[in-house]
Parts: sequence; C-alpha cells; structure tokens
Amino acid sequence: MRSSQYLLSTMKENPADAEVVSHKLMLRAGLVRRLASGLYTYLPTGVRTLRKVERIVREELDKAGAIEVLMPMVQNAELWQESGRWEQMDAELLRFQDRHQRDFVLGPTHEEVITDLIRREVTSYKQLPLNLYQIQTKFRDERRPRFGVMRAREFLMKDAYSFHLSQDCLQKTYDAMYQAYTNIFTRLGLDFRAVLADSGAIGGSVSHEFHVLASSGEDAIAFSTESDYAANVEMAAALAPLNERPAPTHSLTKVSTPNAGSVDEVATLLAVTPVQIAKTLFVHAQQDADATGTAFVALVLRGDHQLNEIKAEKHPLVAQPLTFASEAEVLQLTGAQPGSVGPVGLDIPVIADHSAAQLADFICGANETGFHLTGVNWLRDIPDFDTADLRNVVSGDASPCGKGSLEIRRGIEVGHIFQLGDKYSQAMKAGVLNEDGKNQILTMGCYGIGVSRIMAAAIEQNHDEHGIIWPDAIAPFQIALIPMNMHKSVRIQQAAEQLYEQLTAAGFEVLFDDRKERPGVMFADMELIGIPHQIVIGERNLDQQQVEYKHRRTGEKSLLTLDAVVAEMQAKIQTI
RNA sequence: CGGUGAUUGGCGCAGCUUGGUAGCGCACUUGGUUUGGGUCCAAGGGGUCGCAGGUUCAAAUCCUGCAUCACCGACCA
Repeated sequence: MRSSQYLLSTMKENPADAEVVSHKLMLRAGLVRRLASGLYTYLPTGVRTLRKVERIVREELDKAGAIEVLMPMVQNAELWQESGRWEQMDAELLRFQDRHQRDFVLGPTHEEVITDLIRREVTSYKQLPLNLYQIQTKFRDERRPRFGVMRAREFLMKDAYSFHLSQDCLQKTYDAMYQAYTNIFTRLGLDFRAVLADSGAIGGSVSHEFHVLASSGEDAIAFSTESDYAANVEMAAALAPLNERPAPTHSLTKVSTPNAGSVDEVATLLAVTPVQIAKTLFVHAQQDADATGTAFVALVLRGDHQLNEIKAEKHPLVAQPLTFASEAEVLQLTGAQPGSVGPVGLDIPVIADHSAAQLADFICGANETGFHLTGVNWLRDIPDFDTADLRNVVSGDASPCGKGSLEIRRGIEVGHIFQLGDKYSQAMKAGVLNEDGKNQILTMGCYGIGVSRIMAAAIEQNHDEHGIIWPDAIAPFQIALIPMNMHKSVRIQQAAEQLYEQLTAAGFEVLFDDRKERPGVMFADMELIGIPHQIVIGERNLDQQQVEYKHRRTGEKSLLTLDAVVAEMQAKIQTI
C-alpha cells in the first residue's frame, strides 16, 4: 500500500475525551473514530488489524471442530420472552419496534437464536455434538461506555455455542475450546491468563475468563504464588482463618465519635487500625427465604475488607440482585445515621464475614448517631449471627488451592467460556431423540471472544512513548518502507519502488511511505501506527547498495544489502 | 440512574467575570525554503460560538429549558 493513496489520518495531539492509552493511540494512529457514545467507525488501518484477529480466531476454531454460521443482529422479542431474558435483562438490552409495532431487540448475544435454530434443525442424537460460531456485531446498551472500543456499546464479537447430550461430551468440547482459546491468544502475541470466573447473567456453572494482563485492566485477578491457581477476585474464595477467636478481655463501652463516620475517620479518632473495626452494611433480604418476614439483612466486614457483591448475593438470606438499604431505611432500622451503625442489638439476621467473625474486642457503630462501641465481642454482645465468605480476597491471603498466598493483578477480559447446562435448551425446549427413541433436552456450552476489545487490549500491553508496538501477528502492516527524499533522488525512488515490488511479491504487507514529507514526519507516523519492521532507504547507505532495517519493539538497527532484503525479512517475520 | 464538568473551524485551546459582532497553535491550500527525526518564511481558505427561547439598542458572553459528550459513583456504615 502506498501511503499517498491510503487514508492514514494520524493526529499529533490527543483528543480531550480519551482517557486510557489505547483509546488515545487508536484515535491518534487513525484506527477508529467516534460516531456517538460507545459507537465507533473503524478506519482502514483499524480494519486491517481487526481482520487479522478474526483470521486467527477462525483458523483456531475451525481446527477445534467449530463450524461458522451467521445470525441476524436484529432478533424478535418472542425468543427472548421464551427464554425469560426479556424480563430478566434491564436497559442493557436495546428494544425497539418495527413498522407493525412488533417488538425486537438488538442482539447482545445469541443463545436464543442459536437454540431456536438447533431445535428446528437437529432432531437426532446422531447429529451431535455440534459447535457453531459466528463473528458478528453485538449491541449492549452499556450503562457507561468508556475507554473507546474497550467498553463500547456496539462491538465485534466471536460467539460460539455447543450442543451435547451429556455433561461428559460438553466437557470434551469445553476442554477443546479452552485449548483453542489458549492457542488464539498465544498466536495473537498477548500476555494472558485463563482464570476461574463467575458465570454472571449468561447463566450456567463452570466458567473461565481469559484476561490480557495490563495495569489499566478493569478486572482484578487473584493468582497463587505457588500454583497455577488463578481466579477473578469475584470468585476467589477467602478462606476462613484457622485459629480460634480470642476470648473477650474488654467490656462493652460506648464512646462518643462525633463527625466520624467512615472506617478511616473512626480509626484515626480512636487511634486504632481499620482491622479492629467492624463495618456493617444493610441490604435487602430475600423475601420468601425467611419466615420472619424481615426486610433487611446486616452484613459485617472487617474495616480493611471490601464486600464482594457476587458472594453476598449468593447467600440464601440476601435478595437478588443485591440492593443496599437507603439512608432513610438505615435510619429507620437502627435509629442512627449510616456511619454509626453496628450489629449489636439488631433484630434482623446478622451475617459476618469469616474474618470479621474472628475479631475480639472490636469497634463498631453504636446504632446511635455520633457514637461507637468498643470492646465488642461476638456471642457475648451479639449472641445470634451467621458466618459466610462475603469479602474480596486481598493480596497476601492464603490461596484457596491450598498452596501459597494470593497476589492481585489487573486484567482485561477478552474471552469467556461457559458450561451453560440446560438453562436455554430447557426454557426453549430444545431436545433430540436419543438412542432409546426418547426426547432428551440438550446440554449447552457457550464461548465468547471480544474481537474489537482485543485490539485495545493489545495496545494497552504493547506501546511506548512513540505509539503502538503491534505484535507481528496483528500489525496492520508488517513492513514500513521509508524512503528519504525520494522526490529529489531518482536512485532512491528506483530502489524504493524495486523493494516495494519485491517485498509485495514475496507476500509481505508493506506500507510504502511515498508522501512528499520530511523524514521526521514519516518516522513519527510509522512509529505511531506501530508497524513492527521498518526499512529506511537513504543516499549514504545506497552508495554501498545498502538500506537500514529497524525493529520497532527493540529499536535494533542493522544494514542490509539490497538483494538480501527479502530473505532477511522472511527470516525476521514469522509468517502467521 | 445519580453527581460533577464541558460544548467556540478537522484537532487542542483562549475569549465569557466587566455584553459592542471571534482569536491562537496544530492541521489544510498556494509559493518559496529545508531534507536521516514532527524545518522555516509568506500569503490564503474554513466557524449560524451545541440547540431553542428570553433579557438588551446590541449576546460566544447574562437568564431559562433542552440536547450531546466526558469523568466520578451502586464501598456507605
């Protein structure tokens, strides 16, 4: 490609509304442009990278035995009503009507459509198992789109769905997809980890996420220092302390703590560490779970710990979704402002996190505005309570796998695989005749990859102060051909044209910068775009029939003789 | 959905307090200059100042409403 005939669209300055480095670089390098909140146009350079990611995904999925299909993005509401998600999903599901006032949705995912397809097309166990995938645009009306294409409303996704008659068969496909994903992210040249995950709104039981490790990641991942254990912090179990709770030594004392509401303020005022404070959170109770008809549940955590909402939501007494009591409700319940509340003397169920339940002689709110209690002890002062794992793990906690301690790192979720079971097949009555001639409901798996998000994640992980540093496998171009003053020198022009022809004929994707620009402009643009290999043609090297090679990532430079360029490039660039 | 802030040429911004009819840098066009790291000089083109209403002789500027965009927020006990 000649840059004079291409749409480069690079920018010197950062657009004001870009926050993270990948978003800034994608705008500056001319990969994307924003149309509206969470909606992006991909410019030619961006499309090139997107297509390369897609190609690798296709190849590995085909190898794993998956078959490509393409489903509509617009889906009729009946299917969603049948699966129950028409009611379950909130505003994230974009709904609209056609000219006949019939309800439709813009597909955020395709379980309903694929399950509908399979129940029509597949009637016998002999046709199973099946694993179908597509690469297609999805729409999720995100509460808050941000970070460019990282969390966009419209985005490109690979989604796959598998159908089985047994858990055993599903497990085999799941394992094959786990391996395919590992192959894909390895080939993409990304530093990634597979982690245990919660299955969230999609449903199902077993699930793994694939994360690209990057400090700007939105998710926290817990790793064991001693084993392969890795889990999303949402999932990582906080083990109960092994030692016994110390016996009470202090008596219950009420102290005045005016204007001290937060854990930190109370800790400072009373000259203690947050570890000695218990904080109490009130959430709505699961209405039908408790015969007492109580509307709220108190959750107690150690002051230095954070509530894990997903864990809390799974507790049988807690309402789903997790809903915090309002300030007014807290006041009515305890008679105190939030900030001065605690578990002593409450007539609602109290659930203490294992670590909070381990405390003795601790501090908590007195349920009287402006007062706290010190020397508080479980059983003696709070006779009735339950314990559970309610908190996020923190760095240094014992690993749930039993080996080593946990370390927390951040990641960007680029893939997620689920064992769905029969959630959708049951609801939509997707079954086949088994060997006994009986109808049997199918077992399903589903597998997603955020194709457009991979582009942003790759940049988060691979950039420097000059711009993007693409991994070879997904670079929009492999080689930047940069002639110095081609418009003044016939021999430079001839050498450049010849090299362009040779390299292109050898199958390389070359961006030939034939613009009438000064060298600095060309270098800056080629580095910003992140082309991994540069060839610079200048007068002084041409005297020796040589050109300069420069590697974008390492900065390594070397001189190549003209007739050796193609062979050298073949040696340096692993063909994908 | 709540809070905060922003909206002036393609991009980044000033002007608004104190109303008088829009300016800077980059980018773009033309000519010259320069040529292995975003040269320099000159001359140009491009803006209903987010939209609608109001106040006023006069509104980018003051007032009201709306829209869009961004950031923060479901960790508060």
